[in-house]
Amino acid sequence: METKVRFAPSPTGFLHVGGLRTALFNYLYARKTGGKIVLRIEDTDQARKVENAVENLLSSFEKLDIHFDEGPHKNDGSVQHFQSQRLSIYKEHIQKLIDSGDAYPCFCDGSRLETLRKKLSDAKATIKYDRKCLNLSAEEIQAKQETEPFVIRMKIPNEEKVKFYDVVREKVSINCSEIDDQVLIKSDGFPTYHFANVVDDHLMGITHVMRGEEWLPSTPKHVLLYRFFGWNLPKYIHLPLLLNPDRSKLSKRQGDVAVEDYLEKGFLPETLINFVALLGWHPKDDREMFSLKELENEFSLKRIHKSGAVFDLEKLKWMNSQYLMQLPLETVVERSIPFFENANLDTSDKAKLSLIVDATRQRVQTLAEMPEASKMYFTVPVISVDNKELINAPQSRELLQKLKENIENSNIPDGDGFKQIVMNIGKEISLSGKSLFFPIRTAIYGEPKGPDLVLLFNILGKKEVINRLNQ
RNA sequence: GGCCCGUUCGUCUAGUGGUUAGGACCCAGGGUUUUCAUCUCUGUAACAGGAGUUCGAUUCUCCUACGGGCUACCA
Repeated sequence: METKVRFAPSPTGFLHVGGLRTALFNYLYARKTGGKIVLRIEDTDQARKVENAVENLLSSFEKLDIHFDEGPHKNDGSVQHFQSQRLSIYKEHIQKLIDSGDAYPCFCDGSRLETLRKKLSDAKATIKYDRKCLNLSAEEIQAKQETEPFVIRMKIPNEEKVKFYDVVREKVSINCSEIDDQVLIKSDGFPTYHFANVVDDHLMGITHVMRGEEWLPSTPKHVLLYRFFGWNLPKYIHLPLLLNPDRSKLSKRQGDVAVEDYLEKGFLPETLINFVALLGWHPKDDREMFSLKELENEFSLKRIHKSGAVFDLEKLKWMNSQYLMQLPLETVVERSIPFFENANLDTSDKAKLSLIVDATRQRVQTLAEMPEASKMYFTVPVISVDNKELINAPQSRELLQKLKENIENSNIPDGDGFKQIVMNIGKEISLSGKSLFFPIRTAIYGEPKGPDLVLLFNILGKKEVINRLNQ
């Protein structure tokens, strides 16, 4: 049977890196097995809806080059991928459960439930609904339904242990006595996650449910729903959580969580994919650098871990610096342009820009650091007091003066020629090493330490080098 | 509180009933380089604890501790 997986976010903002990891694993598994991946929007909470969330989500995936086979972006009209558009389907299905006695209406209001929870909590008991509305007569239900708001709850069997198999965690079981009569349909008529999720996964033919570990405790409810309907269970794969440095669930409080944030900070899409793939999964060997295509080949469910993984910014930076150096220069140039423009640096001279990016990419860890690290190629650098002392030393003044005259009077083709002149002058006035190179680099680059003189000359050109030697 | 899940260097992780427990990031030191960066080499650093099974457990079982998740008409 063809595998079919899904990524089912609720549209409450931007794509979260945890969401990216879940989406990526689903995507990789679909590609690996030649199956399909569906994007489904779980917008059943009217209160949490965020404008443009779906557009933002799709745009992030576009940038990361992750594509869904089915979803709201390519809808032929046969299936609706927004849960808010599937209300009639849920209505039809909840009726089946009511008819079979596996679900029942409940009229208890929020304050009663709150009091109940408080009472149970004080008694140190499992917090769950007391089934006050379970045994209402047909007449009572009829009458109440006309005047009072109500929800539909699922009726959890009394004495039973629900067992299921998780690909990562193997056997998991829980006693029904611990499970609450979950609300399936809210009083506004919308389904809860648990109900819509199960109905849709079945109707859409989902074979593998891969999601975050936070869903593990509610999986027995889902298993029970499948049984009530007489449907086959999908395979469950609960992914380990992504964690903050303090090992709590990755959250906004402790740093950036949105994929967009990382992109804006100058991390490359390739880095994000590669990095996140290695959180909770590991290949057979020690290899760490993987393109998306390579991951598609390499991925396997068997190598997913059980325990949570801390999102380590240091390693992310390292990996980004690797991609900065490994990716084709044109790609890095193209991706860096917005960052230069943002810093008001002129990007019109593409040949020069290319040289600059090439010289800078191995000195920075993110695209965002690039303008700062290369602004001296655009404008005459500001030289610090200490460095001024260095170039104003008599020895340095003589050196720089000679150098200027030499360049002005010769036809230097490129940086190699420039360096040759530097070496010759060095010989002439008996300067070498730091005392030769530091003043020159400081004069034209602003700092004694930095890129090779050949590179500097090639980027700046003869005219600008003379200009800077003058100052 | 209850339930569920987890636990190998600080972090990401490999691994096995017998290994000097391997790699990567970070950190430290060396080399390369005119310098910085890159690159490269070396080093520091881990099987949570206790029982049991076994000739032998980091590896299997149980218990404890610790950590996390869930405990909504949120997902």
